[in-house]
Amino acid sequence: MVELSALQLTLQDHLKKNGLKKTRQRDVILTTLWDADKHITIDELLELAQEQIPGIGYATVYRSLKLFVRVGIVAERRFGEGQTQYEIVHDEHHDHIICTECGHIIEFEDELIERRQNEIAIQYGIEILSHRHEIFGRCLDIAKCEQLKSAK
Amino acid sequence: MVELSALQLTLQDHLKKNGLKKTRQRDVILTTLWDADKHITIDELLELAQEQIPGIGYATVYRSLKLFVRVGIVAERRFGEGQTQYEIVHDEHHDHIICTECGHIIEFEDELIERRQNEIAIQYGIEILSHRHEIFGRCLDIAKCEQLKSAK
DNA sequence: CTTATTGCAAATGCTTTGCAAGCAA
DNA sequence: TTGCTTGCAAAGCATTTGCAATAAG
Repeated sequence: MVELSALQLTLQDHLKKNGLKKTRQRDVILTTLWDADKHITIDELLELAQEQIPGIGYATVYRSLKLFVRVGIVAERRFGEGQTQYEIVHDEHHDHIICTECGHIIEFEDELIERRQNEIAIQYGIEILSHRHEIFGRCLDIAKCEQLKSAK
Repeated sequence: MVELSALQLTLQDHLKKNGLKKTRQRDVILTTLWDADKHITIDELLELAQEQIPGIGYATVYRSLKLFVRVGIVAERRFGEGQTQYEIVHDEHHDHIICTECGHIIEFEDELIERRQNEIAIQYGIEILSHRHEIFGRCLDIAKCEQLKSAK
């Protein structure tokens, strides 16, 4: 698990190297996203950030997120419909198993799949930068699943 | 591999069951998408469909695709930026390798990964319903990549 | 001081929708 | 004939951008 301070350092390093500036807005947005600890939409993020900086607007949040994505500390996800979701990149190599009933998310990492991926990509003449692997299914333990579901 | 006629039957069945109508537009759009035999954007699809039906417009293409997705014969995908892409559902199990520079998309299917996925999911007490596996990278053949990129 | 950043509003891009005319059943 | 579909244009969202004011280095 990555520390918030490590992300802040990565960001500051990038800012310095590119003649960009450290601002309260960027700091609050990153910290807010960290605290959320899951994927979150622009609307949710803006609302939370406004608790710290009342005047902050959509444009700043969008621009900051694009910056964070470029720096590699935030990932952008477009699930089905609606707004794009953002989340802190905790670890490059974990993937997700999601129960579509209760929404339970399990993180997994498999070396065999990782290796195989690399082989396949090379075979097709591509060098891997990142990947996303999501498995959707249903909990076999129905009772526990229903319980988690109603807890929402 | 699914036959076009099988998709047409599935569609007609759905139309009949729901009191909907078989139209030239729907037929041309489905056939065009079949012929394209890959992911395609609305713009590309519209352009191709207009060769058959000059007056056809965006709204009809969008509406038809939504219908096909509901019926389950077409899949909707939102890769990085820009327009949603559509493709005929040939088979549940293929995945994608995407060049983030030129946007080139390669389909792959790997039995080893498929099997491993199943093992992992069972290990975590989940029964797989579907999955999504996307690998992002860069073409090793830079020249060809730049060419594809500028062709956009 | 200089220049990047912000906040606002306007603009853009993709997708959806309302409506009158057209077409399938 | 009935009412689903179409094509057009207008509307609706999500995201981006231009610009003057502001703040960081």
